Amino acid sequence: MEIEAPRRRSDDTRAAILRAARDRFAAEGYERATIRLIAREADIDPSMVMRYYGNKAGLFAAAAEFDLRMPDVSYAPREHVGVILVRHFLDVWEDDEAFTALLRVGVTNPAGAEKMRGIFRDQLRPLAESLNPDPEEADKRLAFVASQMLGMALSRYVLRLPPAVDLTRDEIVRWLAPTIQGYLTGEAPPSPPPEDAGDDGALPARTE
Amino acid sequence: MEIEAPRRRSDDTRAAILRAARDRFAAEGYERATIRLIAREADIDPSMVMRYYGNKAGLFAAAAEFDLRMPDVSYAPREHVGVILVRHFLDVWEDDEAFTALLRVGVTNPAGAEKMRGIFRDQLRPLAESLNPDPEEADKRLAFVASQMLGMALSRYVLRLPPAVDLTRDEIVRWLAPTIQGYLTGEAPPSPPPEDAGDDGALPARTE
DNA sequence: ACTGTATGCCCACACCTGTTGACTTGCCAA
DNA sequence: TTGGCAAGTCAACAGGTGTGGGCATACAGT
Repeated sequence: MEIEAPRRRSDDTRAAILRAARDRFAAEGYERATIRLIAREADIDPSMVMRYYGNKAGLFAAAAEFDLRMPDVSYAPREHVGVILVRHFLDVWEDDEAFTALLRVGVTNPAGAEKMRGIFRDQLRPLAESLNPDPEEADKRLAFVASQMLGMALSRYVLRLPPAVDLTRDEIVRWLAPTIQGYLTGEAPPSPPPEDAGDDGALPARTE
Repeated sequence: MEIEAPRRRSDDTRAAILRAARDRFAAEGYERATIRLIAREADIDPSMVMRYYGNKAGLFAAAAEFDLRMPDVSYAPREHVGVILVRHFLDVWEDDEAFTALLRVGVTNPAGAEKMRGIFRDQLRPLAESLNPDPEEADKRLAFVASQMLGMALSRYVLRLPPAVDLTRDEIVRWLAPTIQGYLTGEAPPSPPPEDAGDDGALPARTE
């Protein structure tokens, strides 16, 4: 299924640009990763970026092309999907900084956020639907899964909260897998007690 | 404990700047929220921002001053802390866009990330330590709590993943409270099966 | 009423941004 | 050897950025 690409003489340059772009987008976010900076890191002229990728948005689109390679969990024991998925996501994050880049950019840039929603829609949703017949409920459950996994990625790889950085891979799997498993296949939790019981009702206020 | 502040004639301007700054930082992130834009929204001259807040970093520091007003859970039934905390965080997020601003900025700006770590350290950690005698374990458990709450904030208020946006407040409490409760007070989960069992071991790769 | 000071606005500086066009170089086919 | 074309370089553009200095104004204390 490989497309016979006409090997161009500029392929090295293109690849260098893409590598530098991923690196800078991941480290700096969209706005601060300037074309000049990326070009300098790739050791080429800034105008080359324009020639090969049109404009900055095009460069980002190319750099953030990203496949989660979600495993097919429909053949795995249903009670193992939590462990499988958490491990898989850890692999993805640590193997490829494109995801960190995407996360960073998605937070500040509308195009990045849209790309993120696209990944959710096209790569994550099918998996959830393979586990749950009702598509609406699958979506809901998947939202919680995404929140937990994205939150760990955010804490650990972007914000670098010290205790999240210090966690070992095994600790993360141990604690997160049951959560993910519950979100995907557990029964819906019961309604909590009504709002006014227990909580002190205090609204947060600014320090001044 | 109120400091007797000498009421200045410029207080209205200062407040307007701060309000606009929070608004823009929350909506655009650090780099795209330019001083000129903020000033225009506050309907004042950009140089006023400099006069009252020194520079852009100072403005952000003032705009992101933020008190989570964590409730004192040591008097609440131990098994209710999950519900209490999830509700409290929902209140905080929806009451005050400063947190969204902080989250957005923390992702791209080093100073923002540092501020976020400071909040974790100074406002969250004491709560965790009041629930767990071992400070190291408290930190670890808190890391998971933070990852789940931050991830929900990210999905819902920043990335706006559709299914996360559509969740009702009650649904969020129902699903997240048991997770948080488990992270804080549950027993440590057992070790998962070793790495090579079950997982297909496939590494993600880029589409090309 | 007078004056000092806080407040606010205008304008400019120096720098950096994405982007473009014209130019030079070097490879490959005829 | 010649011609054509891709690859790469250089300089410049128009616009936007954070920031600072200078000047008018309006209020407060005498």
